[in-house]
Amino acid sequence: MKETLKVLKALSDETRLKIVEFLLDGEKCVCKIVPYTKRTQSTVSIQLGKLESWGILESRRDGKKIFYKIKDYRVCDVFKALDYPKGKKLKKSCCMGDRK
Amino acid sequence: MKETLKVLKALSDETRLKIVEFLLDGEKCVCKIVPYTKRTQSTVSIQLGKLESWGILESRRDGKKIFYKIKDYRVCDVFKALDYPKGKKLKKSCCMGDRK
DNA sequence: TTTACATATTGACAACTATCAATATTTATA
DNA sequence: TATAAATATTGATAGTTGTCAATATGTAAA
Repeated sequence: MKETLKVLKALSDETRLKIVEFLLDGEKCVCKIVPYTKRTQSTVSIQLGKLESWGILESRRDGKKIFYKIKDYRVCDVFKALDYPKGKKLKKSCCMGDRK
Repeated sequence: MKETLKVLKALSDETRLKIVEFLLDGEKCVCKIVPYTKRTQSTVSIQLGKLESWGILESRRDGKKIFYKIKDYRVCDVFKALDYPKGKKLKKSCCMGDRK
């Protein structure tokens, strides 16, 4: 699949959009992501898996918990382009700082 | 459907992405869009209809021909955010000029 | 008004996708 | 080692979506 299309597809589902938006201000534990999205644990896990396999997110384990964060910063650019979420300031770490 | 999601869904299909990209440098006739996308006329017509109903494109008739152009300039911002198409300069008319 | 052209609509269909409950796996703790 | 906690995987299913051929609609020209 084309690179551009991959990023757009990643954000074109409500659950995934919510997940990525939730991660705009930094790394989060799955146990926090699940209640935020209001989907079942399995559903969220599946979507997290997709986002990671597409290179949008990356994860790390810390004890029993797993943390996800944004890996492909183009999603931040897309959020900014769409001025979403409105008024929410995106952390430097997401949009500028960590970039290679 | 949420506004942000609408724009992202509009661009998350290969045919629609191609159409919008083709229109980045201005209005085009359906008869030009169809061969560019390499899909059947009916398929392109359906996707054009969706894009228009979602407010992404708008159309005008000129004799037997119908011309489509970008209406929601946020799609241009998304393209720019993704640096796509690479190296292609977006026309002022799309990205700046016509904006209200 | 008949014909040809341009585009839209319809109906059918296959492919894909998101979702959930149930179960499996992995890790830490008692 | 047995148990509990956190997350991933599986299997089933319902709903959505993109596609096409065929047909309809609208428009201009002969």
